[in-house]
Amino acid sequence: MTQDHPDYATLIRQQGFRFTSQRQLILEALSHSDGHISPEAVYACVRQKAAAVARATIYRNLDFLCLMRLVVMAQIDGHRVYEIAGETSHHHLICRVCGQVVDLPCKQVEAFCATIARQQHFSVELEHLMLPGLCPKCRRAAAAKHNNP
Amino acid sequence: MTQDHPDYATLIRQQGFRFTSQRQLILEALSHSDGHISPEAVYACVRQKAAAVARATIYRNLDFLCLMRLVVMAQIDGHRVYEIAGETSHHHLICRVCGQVVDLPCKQVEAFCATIARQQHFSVELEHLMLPGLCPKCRRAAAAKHNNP
DNA sequence: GTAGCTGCAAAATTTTTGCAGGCGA
DNA sequence: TCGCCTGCAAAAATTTTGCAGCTAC
Repeated sequence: MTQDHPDYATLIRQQGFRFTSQRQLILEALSHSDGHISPEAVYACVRQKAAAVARATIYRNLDFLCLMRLVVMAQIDGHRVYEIAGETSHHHLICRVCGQVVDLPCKQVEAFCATIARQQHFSVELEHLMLPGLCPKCRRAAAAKHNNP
Repeated sequence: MTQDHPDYATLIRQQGFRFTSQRQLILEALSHSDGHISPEAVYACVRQKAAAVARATIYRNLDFLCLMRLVVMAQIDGHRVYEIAGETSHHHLICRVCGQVVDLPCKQVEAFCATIARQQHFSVELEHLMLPGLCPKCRRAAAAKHNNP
């Protein structure tokens, strides 16, 4: 692939906003991290390339990019994490032991939401669901420990 | 009903911990609030009856009560909320417009988790899921507005 | 009596805001 | 040039921690 992401500059400018170097660096940080990244980690990453960028700029632009729908936010254990939008799946399972993140196909979540729409007449709006639990590996480990304490 | 909650004092003492007046007040605050209540709101509520209680005590005991499984925590919009455990449903839908909270039956969530266990071999551990969206009323309002802008 | 618990205060963490100046289009 | 955007610094909001003393059992 010659281009693994949309033309962010154009997308932002079309909305009447500016494509600044800070926004570019933040988008790069998000693109290069695989998965979920905290505001602080984005800050650290951006600072490696531009030491003068302020923390406030990171926060303001993560909000901005969410509004632009270029980025999505989720919560892990009460902390915000961000991710480039439009990738494979917006939903994930996260192992509470090893921290591994597994994709949860949209289809499955949509089916669940459809059930809720039918039964509760409530239209769930999920852009980034994260469900905690045990991955297969840690689940086996926990079971083994339980059998041989 | 003569008693609308378990005997918390005994439950706590059986585990080898102490049932202090502060813990009682916190449990009362949680019992009397219908639904989800923030640490700050618990603090305000407790202070009405005992002005000397420290904020740190609230936080420490909300953690403690969660460990005891007498209380469950959830996140609304990045903020912690607490609720007495063992009530009807641990899962809720929350309208992002009017804030209304609707029960989401455990059965439905369990079915969803069962699907995930089957397909991803990942055991989801959810004690308090909160899904944002639109309640039927706000959904209709939004639709009407869309048709007559 | 003793260990768990509390109040107080200070620190830590995370995020927001005001303002003067800079820079993209 | 215009006004969106940024850096800086300070404030705000929320939660955690250290420690001396208190109290439930």
